[in-house]
Amino acid sequence: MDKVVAETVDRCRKLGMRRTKALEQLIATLLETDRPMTLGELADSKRLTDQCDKATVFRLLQRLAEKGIIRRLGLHERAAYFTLLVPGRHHDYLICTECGLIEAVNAPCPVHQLEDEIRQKTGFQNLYHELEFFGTCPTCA
Amino acid sequence: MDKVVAETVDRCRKLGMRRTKALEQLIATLLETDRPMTLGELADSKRLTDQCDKATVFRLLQRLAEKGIIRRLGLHERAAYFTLLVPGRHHDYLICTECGLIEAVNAPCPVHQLEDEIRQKTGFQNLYHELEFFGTCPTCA
DNA sequence: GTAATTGCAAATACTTTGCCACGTA
DNA sequence: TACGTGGCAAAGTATTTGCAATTAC
Repeated sequence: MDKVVAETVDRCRKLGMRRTKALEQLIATLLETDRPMTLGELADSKRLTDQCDKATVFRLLQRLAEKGIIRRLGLHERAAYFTLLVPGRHHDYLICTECGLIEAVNAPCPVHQLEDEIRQKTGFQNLYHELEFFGTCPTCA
Repeated sequence: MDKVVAETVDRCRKLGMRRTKALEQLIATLLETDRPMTLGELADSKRLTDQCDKATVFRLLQRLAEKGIIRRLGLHERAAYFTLLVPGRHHDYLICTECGLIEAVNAPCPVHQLEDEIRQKTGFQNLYHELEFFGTCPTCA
């Protein structure tokens, strides 16, 4: 665990970042929580709340995302996305991380079996999924 | 196309909503655009911009989401989520739509093959994906 | 010493609500 | 008529930035 933190901080160092207390605590927190976290959660977490300002956490997250150490989940920076549910229709999406282009993927979705397994193993009900592919589109590349 | 709009509006009617111009135009817009859209995009779209206020679109989206006619994408209502990328590790997530619980899915991810196909067919580069399962956890059910 | 990083406070951006008028059933 | 719906404007919440002070290297 601590080893992974050290390795990750080393990667940051090689990418030109400085070794600060806030950076180490941020990475340790993300690693030990082991699920996606929000800026607010991180800034208020025990390792960071007295360590630094929320703006610092924000800028750390920003730099780490640029350098590919962390990933910001979801389709867009700010706004919420809505999609129409048409019975018998299901779309996965392909999104360009440069220009924001969003298009539907024309292929059978390969996760239904896993979805069934999860339903059985976890007891979750009303299960559905979202699947998005991200990358650089030919135009932007 | 128009048929699907009509069917969808009928579903809304059966769920207690009234047939308004704004509702029809909103559904028509979502259907013809055929990708997730934001509140802002919808309110500014040609079918809606002169038709109604942004607050109206907001409330329509809210009602439609409650009734299961549309879906709001992503993990949370407002905040952005960040996750640490550890080389050689990949997580899909299972999220409870009631209490917000997020846990990692312990299963081989079944979409790598499709990801390869997309890479080849579309020419997208630096491809990666996000896969989330949503449902009601046993505790909330 | 120099450039990256930080804290604080102010500014944005997108969302959400209150309240009263209006339209559909 | 009655209750869902709509417009306008104000409030709320999470994010983002400016700038001077600080810190890592």
